[in-house]
Amino acid sequence: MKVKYELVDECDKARYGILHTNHGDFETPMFMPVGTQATVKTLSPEELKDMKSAIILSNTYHLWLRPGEDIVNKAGGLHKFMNYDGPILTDSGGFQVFSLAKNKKKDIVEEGVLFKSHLDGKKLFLTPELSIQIQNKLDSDIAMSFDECPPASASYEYLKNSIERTLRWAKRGKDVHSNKNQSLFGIIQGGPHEDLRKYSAIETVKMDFDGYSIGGVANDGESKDDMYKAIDYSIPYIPKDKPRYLMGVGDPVDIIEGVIRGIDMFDCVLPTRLARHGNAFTHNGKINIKNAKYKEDFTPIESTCDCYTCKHYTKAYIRHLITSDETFGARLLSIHNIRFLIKLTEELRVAIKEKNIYEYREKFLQNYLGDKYDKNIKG
RNA sequence: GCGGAUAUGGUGAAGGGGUUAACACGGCGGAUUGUGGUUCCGUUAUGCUAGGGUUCGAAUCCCUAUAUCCGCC
Repeated sequence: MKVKYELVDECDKARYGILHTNHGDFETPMFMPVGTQATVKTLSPEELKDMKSAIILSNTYHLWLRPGEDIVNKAGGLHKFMNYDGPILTDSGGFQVFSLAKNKKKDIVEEGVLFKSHLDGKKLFLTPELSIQIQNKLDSDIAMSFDECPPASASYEYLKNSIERTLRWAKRGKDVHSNKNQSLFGIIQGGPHEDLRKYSAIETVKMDFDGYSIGGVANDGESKDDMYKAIDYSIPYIPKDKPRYLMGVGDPVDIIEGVIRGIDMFDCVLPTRLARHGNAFTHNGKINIKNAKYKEDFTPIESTCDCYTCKHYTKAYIRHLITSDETFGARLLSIHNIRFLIKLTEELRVAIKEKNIYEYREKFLQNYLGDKYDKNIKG
């Protein structure tokens, strides 16, 4: 069965809906924690469930190299392999071509991309067909098209050629996609340019994917303004009965801005990466638990938070774990940070249903940004 | 008691007369958006045990004191 999006309620452009999948239904907007190597770093599937995480993202490129898609397939697919029975989305590897080969030699040609393995330097050639075939074998619920993810610095001319190629790649991938239980999402590119996003969106939608994502907004150095433009210029051309996924976004402010603009799904490494580096989201902004001021702070990160970490542990203790390089510290912060974003989407859903999303945003941003809050931010 | 060695930041230390005292760890702060991340970036000794001297110039040379260490009575 392919995923099916059910639109339940709207508040201006923001949508509240349900996505039906083979591994359960979940409400949108939703945040997807990232489990690149078939694990959300430091967390067990049970813990993810406890924090109401409904769908996770894993990665084609990494699983292709290790352990290999055939091993995962023999294990009975990704769900069985990693003991996770909720929905899983796999990224196509398109982003890795960009991020792993950043500043390194890579050849993007019509056929695919030639680049080097981050494990042993071996030459690799990834094509749209191969990406889809790997994802078919991984047996994720949602596969992503293999796209080119150009850097923020890409010129208009470059982007124009790039989105044409990405469209051809999308078609090639779709043509070989054979897993009937797996959905396939198309990816809209085009940088911050209205005409390119419009063109990319219209042409991608023509191919009739099961869902659509907006890519190229969280690579390196894109401004928030460009991100919001990319969304605004793409959304009008995506059919309302299909899920919309903003790739790579997980800053709380961006999630709110994305939801207000009509996004249903987000994924980001931020909550887990920040955790490993000692940072925690709070309603008053991001904090660095390593700061000396928390040395004797025997209160939870947020007393109002319902996560396992905040119910049982103090900032002083977590600070001790992080400064001592104990992985339990990264675990506790990962639990809190992911729960923070999941809860944020829960609250956004309520705000959509209660038709007060703009009030919610204003209140959230005032607390979160504090002095930096700009009353001129517009939706 | 005699002889010798060594004294540089929170720590380990480089520098053996010439502009703002290397580097590492630690400390303090920051970054992080489809995870090559126990990562990356800033900052951290107005001073080289103390006092005196030589010199245009001393952490660097000389003297004295003090401390520590190693030998020998």
